[in-house]
Amino acid sequence: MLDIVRSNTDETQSGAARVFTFFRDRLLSGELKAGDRLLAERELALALGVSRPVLREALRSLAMLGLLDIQHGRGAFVRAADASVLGQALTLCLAPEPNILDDVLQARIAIECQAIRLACERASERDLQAIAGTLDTLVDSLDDPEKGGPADYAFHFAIVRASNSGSLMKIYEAISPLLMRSHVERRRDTFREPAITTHLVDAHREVFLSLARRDLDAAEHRLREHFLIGDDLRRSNLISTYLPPQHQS
Amino acid sequence: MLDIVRSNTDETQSGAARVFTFFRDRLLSGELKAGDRLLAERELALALGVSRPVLREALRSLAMLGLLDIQHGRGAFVRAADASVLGQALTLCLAPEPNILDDVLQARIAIECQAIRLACERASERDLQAIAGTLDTLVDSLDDPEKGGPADYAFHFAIVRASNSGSLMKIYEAISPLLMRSHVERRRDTFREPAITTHLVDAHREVFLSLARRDLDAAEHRLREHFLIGDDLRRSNLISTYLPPQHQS
DNA sequence: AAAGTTATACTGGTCAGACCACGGACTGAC
DNA sequence: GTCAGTCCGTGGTCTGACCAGTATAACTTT
Repeated sequence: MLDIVRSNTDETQSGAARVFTFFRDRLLSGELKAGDRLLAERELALALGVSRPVLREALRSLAMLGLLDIQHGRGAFVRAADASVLGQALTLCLAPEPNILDDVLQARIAIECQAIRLACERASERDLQAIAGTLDTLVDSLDDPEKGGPADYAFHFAIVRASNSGSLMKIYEAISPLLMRSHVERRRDTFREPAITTHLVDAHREVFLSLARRDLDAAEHRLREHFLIGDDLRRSNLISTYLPPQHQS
Repeated sequence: MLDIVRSNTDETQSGAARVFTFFRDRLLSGELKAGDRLLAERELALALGVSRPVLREALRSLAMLGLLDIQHGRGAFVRAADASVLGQALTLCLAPEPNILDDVLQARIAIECQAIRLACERASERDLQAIAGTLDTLVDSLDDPEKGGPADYAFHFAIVRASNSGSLMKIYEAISPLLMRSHVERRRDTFREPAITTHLVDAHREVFLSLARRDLDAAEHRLREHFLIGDDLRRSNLISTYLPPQHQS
C-alpha cells in the first residue's frame, strides 16, 4: 500500500538494484542530506515493498560506496560525500595498469598546474596565508624525513585548495593515496641528497611567490620546473647510486 | 575446515565487510583476473564460513562498484576495471557542490592541457591519425547538432588517449558524464551561432597541427585559447540573447 | 532527591531453509 | 541434422527467527 516508489523506477532492474538507484537518486537530488537518518530496515523494507535481505544488500552497497554510515544498534545515516572512496575506486581502476605509480604523477601535474592558474585569479588572503604556513612547516621539517613528506603534500594541497575548484580538489584527493605510495617509493632514491633539499625549499618558495604576485604563467612555469627538476635530481641521484666505483678518485 | 581466509583479515570487521575486503584484495593483487568466474554462492558461502545472505551482500557491493558482473542463472564473473563507476562516484561526490557543471570544466582543462603536452612527446602515428579522423567527422557533422557533441568529445578524448597516460585517461573518463551534462546545458546558449561553428573547426585544426608538429607549448596554448574563446563566445552570445530589443534597428 | 543500576525496547547482524526464475546443456523425437 | 522438451545448476527472493549492540526508561539504592 505504501510503495509510492515503483512508478518512476525502471522495471528492468530488480530488487536490490532498484532500491539502490532509488536512494542514489534521492542523494543526488539532495532530498537526502548528510546526517539524515534512514528508517529502520524493517520499516524501509515494508515501505519499499521488498524483503529485508534485499533491502540490506542495497544499503550495504551504498555503505561500501561511502554514502551511508550504518551503525549497529543505532541506525543508518547519510554520510557527507567523501573523496576517500573515490580514491579507492581509482586505485582499483588503475590497478591493472602498468607503472601507475609513475603515471599518477602526470595526473598530479595536470591538476596542480591548472589549480595554480586558478589560484592566481581566485586565491583569497587566507588561502595565501595557508600556503605560506605550509611553507614554514616545510622549512622546519627539512631534516625530519618522517614529517617532510606530509609537509610537502600539505603545501601542494594548499595550492589546490586555493583554486576554489571543487572538482580539482576532489580529484586531487582521489589520487592522493596513489601519490603517497609513489612518494614513499621514490623517497628511497632521493635519500636526503643535500642538493635536493636545498632545491626543494627554493623551488617551493618561488612557486609561492609567483602565486602571490598573481602571475599565472610564471607560477605554472615554476611549478612545472619544480616537477621536472625533481625528476632530474632523482634520476641523476639514482644513476650515481648505481655507478659509484668508476668515479671514486 | 576450508576457511583459509580468516587468518589475515582483520577480526574487527565483520561479515559482509570481511568478505568484501577479501575479494577486493584478491582483485588488487591480481589473484583474480578479469573474466574469472567465481564459485557458486552456496559454495562460496560455505568456503568462507558465512551465510549466503552475508556473502550476497558483499558480492552485490562489489557488483555495484563495477568489479563483478553477476548474471542470473550463469554466475558471477570478475569484470575488467571500468571507469563508468568512477564517473558515478565522482558525480555523487561532487553532487553537493554548487556550480559543478561549470567547475568540472576546470578539471577538463587540467587533464587535457597536460595530456596534450604528453601527447606531443609520446603520440604515435596511429594516435595522430586517430585524432585526424575525429577532426574529419567533426567537420562532417557541423550542421548536425546531434552528432556535433559526440564528435567534439571524440576529438578531445583522442588527444587524451594519445598521451598514453592511464591516469589521465581514467580521470577524463570519470569526469565525462558531468562534462556531457555541462555541454548539453551550455549548448542551449551557443545554439548554432555561425561565428562559433567556424571558429570551432579552425580552433580544433590548429590544436591538432601544433600537436602534429610536436610543439608542446604551442599546443597547450592553442588548447587554452580554444577553451577561453569558447567561453567568450558563449558569454557574448548569452548577453545578446538577453538584450536584443535595444539594438534592433 | 540524586545517582547509579537494571530492564526493556529499539536498532542492525546473522542465520537457515525454502522456493522462484533464468540459462544452458542434454536428450529425445521428428 | 534440427528442433523441442526436460533437467540441473545458477542467481534472486522470501519468511521468520534469533543474536548483538545501543539507548532509554524504570527501578533501586544511597
